[in-house]
Amino acid sequence: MAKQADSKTHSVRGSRTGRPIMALLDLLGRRWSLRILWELRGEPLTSRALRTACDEASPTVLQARLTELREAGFVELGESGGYGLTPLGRDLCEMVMPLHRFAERWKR
Amino acid sequence: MAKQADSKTHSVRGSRTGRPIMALLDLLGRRWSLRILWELRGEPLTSRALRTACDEASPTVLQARLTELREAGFVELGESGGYGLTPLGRDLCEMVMPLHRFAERWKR
DNA sequence: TTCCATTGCTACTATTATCATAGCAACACG
DNA sequence: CGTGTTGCTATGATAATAGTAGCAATGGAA
Repeated sequence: MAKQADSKTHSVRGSRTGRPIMALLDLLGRRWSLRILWELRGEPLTSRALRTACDEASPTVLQARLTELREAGFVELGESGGYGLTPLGRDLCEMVMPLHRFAERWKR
Repeated sequence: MAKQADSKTHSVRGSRTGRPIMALLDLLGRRWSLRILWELRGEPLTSRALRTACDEASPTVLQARLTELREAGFVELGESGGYGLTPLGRDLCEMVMPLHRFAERWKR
């Protein structure tokens, strides 16, 4: 019953269950992941512009998230510089967008 | 580091920007938040059943997330025991569900 | 060429969040 | 009574993130 000690390289929690949704929920559940997708919804941003957009978040985490999101195929780095969404990432972003209207209704 | 049920102490990053989407993205970007919503998509679960569903995640974090999600109005604790989604939480869950199909297509 | 600004990215330590385990009090059933 | 649930907490260890500084590479001007 013990969770096996992870054989990890870049392991995404839940990925060993064979259920992609778990891997996705884990990836998106990491800090700044959703925010990055949100901030890239429009035009591509340079790493520093993205950092500014993300409330000056630590470049350590941002780079880590960007690498993960790139490996996942959601984000790409244009040859002219600047991070942007891939077509796949844009599809994913389409599912994050409705959260905007929901959040407005939610207000808290 | 005492954690209290105080909603001030549990400040949600981005909430001070006045943009609800930021507060929501931050809340959902915490570990196990999305997973909890996902696991509660069906019938209500007891705290232990939820823990089992979440790969035996630490009860410390689960309780913290459940408290936050309850304060946010997404999750409630039925008087007969067991955690379930509120109507608002069910609306939010509706936006998480499409990720399932997306994840299947994504595969990685 | 040199100077300077910007790019993506990394090193480093301090702080925070999360893990993992054990256990509590309250309640229900027999 | 004992036994099994429930929701929930204490604790020390570990991993993730914050915060600051800085690097090499590139591309203009001057």
